[in-house]
Amino acid sequence: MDYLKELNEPQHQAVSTVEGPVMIIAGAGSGKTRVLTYRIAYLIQHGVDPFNILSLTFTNKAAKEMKERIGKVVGSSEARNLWMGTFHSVFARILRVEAEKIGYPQNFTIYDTDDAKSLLKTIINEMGLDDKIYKPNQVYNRISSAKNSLVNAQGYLKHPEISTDDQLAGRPKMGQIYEKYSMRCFKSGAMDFDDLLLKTYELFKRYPDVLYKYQQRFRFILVDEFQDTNWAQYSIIRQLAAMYQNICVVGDDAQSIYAFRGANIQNILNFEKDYPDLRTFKLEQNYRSTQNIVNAANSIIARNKQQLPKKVWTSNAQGNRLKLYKALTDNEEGNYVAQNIFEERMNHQRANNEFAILYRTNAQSRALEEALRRMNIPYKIYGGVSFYQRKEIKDLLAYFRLVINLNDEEALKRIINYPARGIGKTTLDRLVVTASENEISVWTAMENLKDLQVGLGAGTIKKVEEFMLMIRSIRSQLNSKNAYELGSFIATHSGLLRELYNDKTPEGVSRYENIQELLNGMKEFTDKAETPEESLLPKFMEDIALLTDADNDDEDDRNKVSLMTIHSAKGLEFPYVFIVGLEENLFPSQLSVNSREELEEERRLFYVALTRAMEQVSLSYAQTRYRWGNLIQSEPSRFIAELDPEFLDVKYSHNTGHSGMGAQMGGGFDDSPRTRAANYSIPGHSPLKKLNTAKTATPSFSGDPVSSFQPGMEVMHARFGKGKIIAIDGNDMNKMATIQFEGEGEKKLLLKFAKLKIVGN
DNA sequence: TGCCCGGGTGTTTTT
DNA sequence: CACCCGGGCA
Repeated sequence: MDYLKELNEPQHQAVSTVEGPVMIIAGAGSGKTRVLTYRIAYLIQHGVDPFNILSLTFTNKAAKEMKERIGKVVGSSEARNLWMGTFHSVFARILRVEAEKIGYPQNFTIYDTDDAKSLLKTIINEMGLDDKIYKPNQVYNRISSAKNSLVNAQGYLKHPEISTDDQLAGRPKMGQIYEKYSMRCFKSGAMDFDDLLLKTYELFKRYPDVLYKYQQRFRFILVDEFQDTNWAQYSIIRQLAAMYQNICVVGDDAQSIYAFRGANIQNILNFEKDYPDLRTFKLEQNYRSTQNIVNAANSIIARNKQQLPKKVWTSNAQGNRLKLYKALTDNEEGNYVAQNIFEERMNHQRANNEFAILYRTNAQSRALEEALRRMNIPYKIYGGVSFYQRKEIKDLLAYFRLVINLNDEEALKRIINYPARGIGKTTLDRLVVTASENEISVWTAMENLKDLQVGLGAGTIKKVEEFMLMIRSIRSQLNSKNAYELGSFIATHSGLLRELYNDKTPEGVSRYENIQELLNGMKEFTDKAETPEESLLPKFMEDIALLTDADNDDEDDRNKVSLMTIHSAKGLEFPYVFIVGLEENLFPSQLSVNSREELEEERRLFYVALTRAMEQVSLSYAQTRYRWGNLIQSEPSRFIAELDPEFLDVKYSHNTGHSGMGAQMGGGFDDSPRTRAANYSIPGHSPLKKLNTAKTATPSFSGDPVSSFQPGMEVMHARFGKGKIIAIDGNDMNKMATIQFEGEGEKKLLLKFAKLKIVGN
């Protein structure tokens, strides 16, 4: 019980108050993980069977780490029986056990976002709807948020407000699409991510005996990152906790950043109403960050209206001020960051993995990557296209999926003609339509080809049958071969491996290697299995269905700089944190600036970013940045102005030192009062202090921003040479300039493409 | 049926 | 800029 001594008073309370509903409001860096870990250990040491504890975390990785930590306190054999995982993975597990009650096969497929969108697209086309109006992306989001609010297709169709909304939005058929989509998933034996929640809720609602079973089982429930749960998740927790009321939720309303995914900050604010006996503990002492960081973060979050009162403080050292750097371009921002990491690493003996670069959108990673690569700094990007989303991996997995679940329509569509076996689009379309009309799966339709009069030629029918024969013959080995053996067999016998092997382009080679890597992973999986049953392919698929990149960690990634979105940085900490791209319309996002609520979410996101740092925060923004291929001008983020200047150290990029370039680069951008950040005058810090970094790398002939050109200016063009702008017409990004070139005559050029440099007025 | 080209389009954020 | 899709052609 020694560990209790390591806790401060509120932490101690939070750990040892184990009966009844408990809410722990855990400020950033306040030792939340430690409290959760010890609370579970405490439960076990007070005689609670680990078997009766359910702990829901945000990522599988968090679950795994916590399990290890608990194992160290109470012994790993005790810890083994704990149920820990994400909502999605825990409920998927329950659903597999109970699947037949709701008419699903035990081996149901989990459709990822791509599968779901592809199916929606098929349905929209089948219904003869315009996919410019019914964009699969938007339809998917609409259905997703319905499911997250526990509205199923029937409920959706009956709901008057929803139909009015859809009518007004010009998408009256939304409900019918939802209905068809649900039906198709059902016939395919497939659930999407949101179904894992919705169906669990419905299962418990419909079968009180099943609910009772799990209520008995999960007598103690803990929920981490409670601020990011949505209505469906919350409702399921409430169902499960209804009997014993031993529910402990841990969260921080200031760090709620998933409203876009249906997360409801109200869950936290309303928890008290649902559980009148609730005991609330607040963890307010921050052990992670310096005073400057904590106070700067506080000054930001104080601007939000919607929040629970709390005061996060620290007794750590004051630390350095936050650095703020104004870069000319996104590339230069990258150089600044890379250069800075390089220097800090040298001067203070720091390791690569002590640095993180955080951004708002994945697309921003490119400029940073290039800069890091130039300086030979090893880095790892989290998020983006995950390994399991790569085409070749999805292809092979589609074979696995189809073999396990013959009704899996999306898997079948993917591979029936890959590698090419003469079953083309027309044939496939006919099969899919026939299946849809008869409300059967595509595979079932293929099994009944002759009766259904699909109208295929004899040759085509033969090819379809050969394909079915191949799938069946693989399927017959499902229980005799382990995942690795069967996986290799499929890779070879499907022709997929050969197809990739024959492709000698660099991409082809890399695809081939990826397949090998997947197979290696499967080897590892089978080697690790304790029983033959555990080593089978379906088990492997269950394991990886809900994995994300964040859940893998390679040993060779151990000492690298981390690049990730702020969202994926949640729960992590780093000594040095760079927050880049602090520009209006990027962070905060353009889509959020018009509503107070969304803006507050962006602000919380900034708060999360700041509080990841232990020692040093470096903020930066660029005045011009490439976006959708265009060079655009940016204003500094309002969040910079919201930071109390006493915590800031400002640096400006300027290159008056580079003679000859002044006119087009340095001089072109003034520190005008228009830019909010420049409103600060910080005593003792010259805003023009020369940076020892980034030699403003190559401007890479990117040209000056479109908006800076005026008639009468002299400009330089890479091919036509020097010329004078006679006129500019058109607007925005489509501005066209008429230019009289010396020697080349008059030309009309689109400014966004011309890459002109201003050489004089 | 399959490949190549051109145009249109799109970005938050993720289980 | 990058990707996806559709249309045209071999």
